[in-house]
Amino acid sequence: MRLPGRPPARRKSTPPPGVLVLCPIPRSVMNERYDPAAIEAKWQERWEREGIFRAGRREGSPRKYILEMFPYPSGDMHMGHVRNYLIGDVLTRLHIARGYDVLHPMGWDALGLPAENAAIKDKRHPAERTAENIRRFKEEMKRLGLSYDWTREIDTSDPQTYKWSQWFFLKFRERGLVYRRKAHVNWCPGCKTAIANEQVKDGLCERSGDVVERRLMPEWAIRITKYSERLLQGLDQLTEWPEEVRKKQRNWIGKSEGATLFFQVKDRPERIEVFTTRADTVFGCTYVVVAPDHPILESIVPPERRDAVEAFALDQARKAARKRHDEELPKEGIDTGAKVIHPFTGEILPVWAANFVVSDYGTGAVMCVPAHDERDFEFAQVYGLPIRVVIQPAEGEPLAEPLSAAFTEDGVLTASGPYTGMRSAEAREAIAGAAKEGGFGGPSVSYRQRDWGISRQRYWGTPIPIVYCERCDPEGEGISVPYEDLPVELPPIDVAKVLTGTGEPPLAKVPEFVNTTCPRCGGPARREVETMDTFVDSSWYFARYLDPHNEELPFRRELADQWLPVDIYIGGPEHSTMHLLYFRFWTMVMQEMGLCAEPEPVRRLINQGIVNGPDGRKMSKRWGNVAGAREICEKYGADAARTFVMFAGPPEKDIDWSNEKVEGCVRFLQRIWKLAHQNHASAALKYEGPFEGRALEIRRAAHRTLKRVGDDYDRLSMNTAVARMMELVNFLLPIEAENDAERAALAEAVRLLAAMIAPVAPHIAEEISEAYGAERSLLDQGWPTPDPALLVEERRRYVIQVNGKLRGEVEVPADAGEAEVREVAERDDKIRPHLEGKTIRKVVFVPNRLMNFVVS
RNA sequence: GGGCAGGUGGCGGAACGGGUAGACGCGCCAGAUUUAGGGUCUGGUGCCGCGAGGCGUGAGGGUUCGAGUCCCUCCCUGCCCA
Repeated sequence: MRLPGRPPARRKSTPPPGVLVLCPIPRSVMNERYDPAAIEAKWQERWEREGIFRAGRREGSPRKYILEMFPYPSGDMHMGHVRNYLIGDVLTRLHIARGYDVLHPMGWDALGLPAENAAIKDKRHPAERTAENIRRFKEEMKRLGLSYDWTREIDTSDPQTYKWSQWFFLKFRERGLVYRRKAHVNWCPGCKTAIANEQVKDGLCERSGDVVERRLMPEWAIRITKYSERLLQGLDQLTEWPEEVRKKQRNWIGKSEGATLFFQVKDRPERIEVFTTRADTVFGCTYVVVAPDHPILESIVPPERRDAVEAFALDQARKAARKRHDEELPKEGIDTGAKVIHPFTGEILPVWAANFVVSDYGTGAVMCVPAHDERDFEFAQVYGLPIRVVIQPAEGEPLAEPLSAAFTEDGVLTASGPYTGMRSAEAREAIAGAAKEGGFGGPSVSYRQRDWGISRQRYWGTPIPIVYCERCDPEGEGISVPYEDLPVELPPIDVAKVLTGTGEPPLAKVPEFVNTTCPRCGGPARREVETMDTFVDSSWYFARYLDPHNEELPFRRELADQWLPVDIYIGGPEHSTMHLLYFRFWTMVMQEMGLCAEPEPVRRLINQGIVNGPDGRKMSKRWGNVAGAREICEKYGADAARTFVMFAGPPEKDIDWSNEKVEGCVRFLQRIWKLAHQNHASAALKYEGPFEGRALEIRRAAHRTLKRVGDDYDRLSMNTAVARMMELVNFLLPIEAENDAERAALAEAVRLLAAMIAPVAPHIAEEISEAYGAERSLLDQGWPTPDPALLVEERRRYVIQVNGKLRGEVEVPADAGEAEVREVAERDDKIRPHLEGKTIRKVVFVPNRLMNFVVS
């Protein structure tokens, strides 16, 4: 197809320099040709000049805060990135047109691993590349006509921004929410560093090829689990979040109610704490299993078993590190030689260490009831441990022994001492209660969610504001940097020397950074060399947009009261758990700190689907199927690209990019343009009515479309909204006006169409609106209201069925009742033959829709 | 293995409270435009059938005057978690 872009030769040439041109083109002339490149540049420039997207521009109007998850600015933006921003943009423009004062900001999640890895590769400082990428991203966003208030742009790699991540770190530490712990990491002995899961391939370090181990390393962690219950409870109030996301968060938090029981270690002071949801099966417990790296093993394993158990633990650590994410390890264990006393029966039970128990979930130890738990059963079979039935089905046959599989359902207790005969649910309470009374346990709740480890052994992140002083802090707990010394800035570095990708944390290699003075005693001290997880920055950035230049506080309370919570937040479903949980958690703490009133950050959440390449695979450089935003805008225009993305499917569904279909959208826009052009002479017409016949039909069609498009936008159905506008254009385009009524009706229809399409294709909409005499942007004209009188139909089509099969349709006056419809239907030539000679047993009448004759 | 989402023409998708299945677009076919191609315009386009008509929303069953939509059984695909 021939694409718009280059203006035809007949266009006016630029006047030679020095010649004064007075109003070369009268305003009322409308170019016959749709020229997206020219009008898009024109309107983007004008919106920017008028500051039309500034928040606070409409003092006194109701406010909306619309936000898209901010991006990591990678090299060039492709259409896969763009969908997220377009959904936000359409909603922003819609809300501005409807009279709201809208806050719609954008910023950069600029720190993090990808930038640092790129730096390691090409020896360029990450700050350089980041600045360049931001510039490109921003340019491309502007080229798409995105409606951001750029005066509020934030960049997490700017010390004035990450200063506030440090500020929060210290505030959280004061509240007891930040602590030092030991956690498992993937350790590469060759690189002498901890590496991320993605860098482990088949158990080997991606870089050095060494066998990766699991190691306990100290790190900074945030006590998010203190908020697990609130995060869970809060979900019930988030009624405008997708149910899918709420379910994922519930699973992630993983609350389970049960009991804690203590098993006294024989001949030792220690006891093993286990958590179980099946306290009713406790009499069937025949052994106890702890995680291979459970710290208690150090003291309770008898000396003669120590070497074997240690070897097993080391072996398991290797295997756990090697394990691919999706695979289940065969169950392996070892008898540690230690014994515990069953708290209810006094029996002596063996303690095993096994790989199906992990140390960072629950208490790192379980009581094993092979008769009633699948994993325990499997393990007992492999190692020949006894299996004891203590639950029988409540109805039907008792279990046949020996069991061929575990019976895991609830039932009635047997062989359970005083609890025999109780039902499972009842027994769980009784047994947990007895444990509490006896001082060896009690009812308890466990969460799957773990605390949040925020330490990264990386350069390109927010430095953790902590100093170590051997004199003041011999335990090495870390001394907080005083607030007035923030930000702790990343030092300039020699990239080639510091960012090697191997060895200790990069910052440890920068003596000017490490060596400092202790804020308490003034003596020599060392700085923390770890940096923060970037999820810290993205947990509070949304509030920084309110007050991005504030140097005293992250943001002012009065602004939070005005704008929070975010009304609409748009992003990919991949952030359902991590980011959105951290984000909610952070907001809860901010509320407790008095920074804001609301404990939840976001009222309505929208998940957008991904944009695949034309081949149906996720758009990515790796597949060579990317459609670059810049190229697409140049080739087809931003409005066509935007229209395609909106038209291709509902926001939450994945879509496939297709240049052919973008061309379809170009054609649609050209047809709108043609419609506007061919009726342009009517734009200045003054005609008040009456409207009859075809003129009335035109008005009806336009207003009906307006109504439906508005409704479609409201339910985020941009794809059908576009379809309705296409229908309207298809209807209007062939009409040649024959009188003033028709001319006026068509001019009105064009104006309404421009208003309707504006959120999706804003540039062409503004251009047409201006050509039709508007002196202000469509965004300031207000959203048009359909005339209710024009929505009422005079005649109504009824579908006529006989025995449920479609046999014809009839048209009757809109106020016709059942009798009238029946009379017309029975007389109808197509329907009569199906009724002749039959007995009508029943007539089903659905007002405004159909009539069904049931005949025999 | 568990959880979630989903299976509708050649394709993307419509059908909002059970009521004309396939809106709109892409593609394809035919015709027009003083006859290359492209563009544009007109018409057609679920399947079978010359036709009247019949059959059609992953498969099978059910409820109903009427089921893409509700219920049961099963199959398949995608995503997340283990």
